[in-house]
Amino acid sequence: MITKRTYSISELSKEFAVTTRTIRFYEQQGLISPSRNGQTRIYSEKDRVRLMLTLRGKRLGFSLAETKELFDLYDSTLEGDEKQLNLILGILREKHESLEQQLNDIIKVKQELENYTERCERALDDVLSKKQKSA
Amino acid sequence: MITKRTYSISELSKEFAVTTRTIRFYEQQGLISPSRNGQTRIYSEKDRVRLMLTLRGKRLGFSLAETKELFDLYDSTLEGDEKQLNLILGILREKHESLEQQLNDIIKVKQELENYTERCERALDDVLSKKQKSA
DNA sequence: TTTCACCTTTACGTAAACGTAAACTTTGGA
DNA sequence: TCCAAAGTTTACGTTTACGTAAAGGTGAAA
Repeated sequence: MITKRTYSISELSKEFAVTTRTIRFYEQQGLISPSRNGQTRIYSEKDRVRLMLTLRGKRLGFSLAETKELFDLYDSTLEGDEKQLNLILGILREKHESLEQQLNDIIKVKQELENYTERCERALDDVLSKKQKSA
Repeated sequence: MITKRTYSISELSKEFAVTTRTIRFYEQQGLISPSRNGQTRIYSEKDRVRLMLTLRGKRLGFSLAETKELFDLYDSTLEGDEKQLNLILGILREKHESLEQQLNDIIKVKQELENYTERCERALDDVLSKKQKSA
């Protein structure tokens, strides 16, 4: 039998550059469920992936509750009846739409930042050419 | 002389689907600076745009302080000296990079949602075919 | 054996972004 | 003239996502 790789809390905290407090907090909120060796938490690869997904979600503005909902729904998929599955599909559609919205937002903000960058560069050129003259 | 279009607080709150409390809060945080008619706030087109940008920033996870920093920097661009301008350009590069990161995150999460959606659809097919049999 | 480094729980503190309520003015209609 | 709608200020309350002690257990190295 293959013994699967596990992780300590400090390993994960280093890998993802978060505090151990954060990781324990995510557990408390039901996002991760490490097993134990005595008191000490042992993180599986699944735990690690969930931590990664949680952090990725955070970067996109997902609340922890939102991410947890997705995890819970995912886990319940195979047991769900028709009604439940359609409900999940609806939620997934909503998330997908809001991601599209975000994509559009990003494109617009990138454009604005680029305009702004050009404006700065022009202003900088101005300053530099004046400096040149006064030399 | 052309009299420019102005807006009341309730007009803006309806247009962007936020409460008046939110708009006043943004003013308190220095993001918007409406003029006044007596006590009453009068919003210009510039105020309206800033509100829009603030909300767009929010959807991307920008904090109000972050957005305000960008506004302030933008306003100071034309007065800035070489050092200041290079500093601004640095900040803009950082924002740009984090937007790239977000773009990658969105692509990955979209992919995951799509996988998940397929999983749900397969589960739903299963349920429906069983239902068919039992009929 | 004691000193680390690393782990634990419990619990109060905090910043951000508003919500909500109270108490008051102003203004256009019925 | 009086009410309702929309505006205002002040201020305490709330949620989220952790930070930050405090106080203690555990195992390996010096």
